[in-house]
Amino acid sequence: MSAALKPASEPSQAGSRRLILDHAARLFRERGYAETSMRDIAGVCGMKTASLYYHFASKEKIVTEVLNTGVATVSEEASRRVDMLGADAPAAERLHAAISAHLHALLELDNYTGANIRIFGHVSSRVRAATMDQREHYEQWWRELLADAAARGAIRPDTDLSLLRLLLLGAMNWTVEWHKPRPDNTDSVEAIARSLTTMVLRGVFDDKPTPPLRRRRTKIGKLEPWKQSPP
Amino acid sequence: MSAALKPASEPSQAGSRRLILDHAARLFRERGYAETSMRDIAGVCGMKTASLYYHFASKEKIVTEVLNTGVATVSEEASRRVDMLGADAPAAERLHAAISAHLHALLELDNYTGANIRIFGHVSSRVRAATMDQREHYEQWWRELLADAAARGAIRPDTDLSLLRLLLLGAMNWTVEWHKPRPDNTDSVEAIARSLTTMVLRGVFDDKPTPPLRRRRTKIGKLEPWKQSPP
DNA sequence: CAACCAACCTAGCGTCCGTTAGATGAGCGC
DNA sequence: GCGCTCATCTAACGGACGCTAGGTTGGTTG
Repeated sequence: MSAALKPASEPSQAGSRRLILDHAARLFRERGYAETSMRDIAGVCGMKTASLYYHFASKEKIVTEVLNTGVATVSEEASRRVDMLGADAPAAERLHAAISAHLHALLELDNYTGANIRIFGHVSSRVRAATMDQREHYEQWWRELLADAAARGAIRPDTDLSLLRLLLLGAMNWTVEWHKPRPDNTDSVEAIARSLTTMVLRGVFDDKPTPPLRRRRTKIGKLEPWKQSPP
Repeated sequence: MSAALKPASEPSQAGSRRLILDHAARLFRERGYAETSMRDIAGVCGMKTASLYYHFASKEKIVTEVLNTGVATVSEEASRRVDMLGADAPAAERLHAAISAHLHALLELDNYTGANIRIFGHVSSRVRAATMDQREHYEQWWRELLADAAARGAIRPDTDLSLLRLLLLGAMNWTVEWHKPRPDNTDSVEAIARSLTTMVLRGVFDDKPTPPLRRRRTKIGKLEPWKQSPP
């Protein structure tokens, strides 16, 4: 459950319809929705613009399917990974599986989830409504995951679970803005998942700071795998 | 340092130039860059499209100034708030001030910072380059804030500071996607800041879970001030 | 081998975009 | 009253956009 299973960039298999969706998802994720024209999509698919309309009635139909596939992907991956642990696994492990799966789908599995996260706020309200149900379903899954962890006493009782969910998903979703896959195949995403899980569960505060004299050293991240550009 | 200082929605003062920027920032934040036309901006400013070109040479000039103002706002607000504490304030308090200031600028102060966060990834690389310096400067400020906290021993030495910075800023920046200001004037943003600071510093994990019989209750968020829509 | 159909093409329509040229008028120093 | 500048206007240009009508293929089938 670590390295990318698919190249995460090139189309997956036969069928023009699938080819179009794969390329559209990639372009939407890389450039945005309005910044990707039907001519662009047709271009990278090796066909003329009009041919797209044999497979899809409109640009909105394409983006709707891309968005829905995106939620479906991350949703299935997450529940698959968590269910794999069995229902009586420690809450901390279940949370880590969920975080790892979400990041894996977002950054490695394919371009659909990343496209969803990046362009959802930039499509028409019509399209947004058409994919809201799936999104709401996935969010509900997270609500229950955290509620379950809290019910088991694994989360401090003064924690606002709604806020925890929103901030945690925010930290994860924002990775699409700065994460660049490494040239080599080293797995950076699982490292992010581990770090985030630890930070969320245990925090970063040091209660017993600075033993006298020989001051402790903060680990220096040698050659960060994630290339940051924005704040 | 809590409630919104300005209405955060309507133009601030005289001057057509400023009027245009204020409205443009609002529209960019609400709808996105490509989804906001020069005709739209002119419309809400009560003028004709061509009049915008008396004040700005192009749409890109407008968005560049909006983006730069956005970083300047959050950057000044953050360092102001942290400097106010004095250099020898506890690292935890400095971190809270930084988080609170960032969220305040993003969600309450005006529309410039929010516009920056929402559309930065959707403008041309030319525009992005023109505001990169400021962004890099602000990010450097955060690097130093965290490095300083680590040097004082307030952050556990096995913490990857780069990752902490990216995930923390991610959790904050993503709030623009779900936070809706409350109808009443109650301050929800400072509550978010407090929660996030606590979560990051102490984590949410409960080491001493579930005392036998009388199980503890997880605080139920009554009428959440933040209205969530996306995952 | 003729009919058919899926999959693609050429060509272009109407619309909206950012942008520009040039006119208009209000306010002001002289 | 004259000339000048500022701020805005009317009108329109060229190009990119989403989309469509209708033609051309090449493979399958009766």
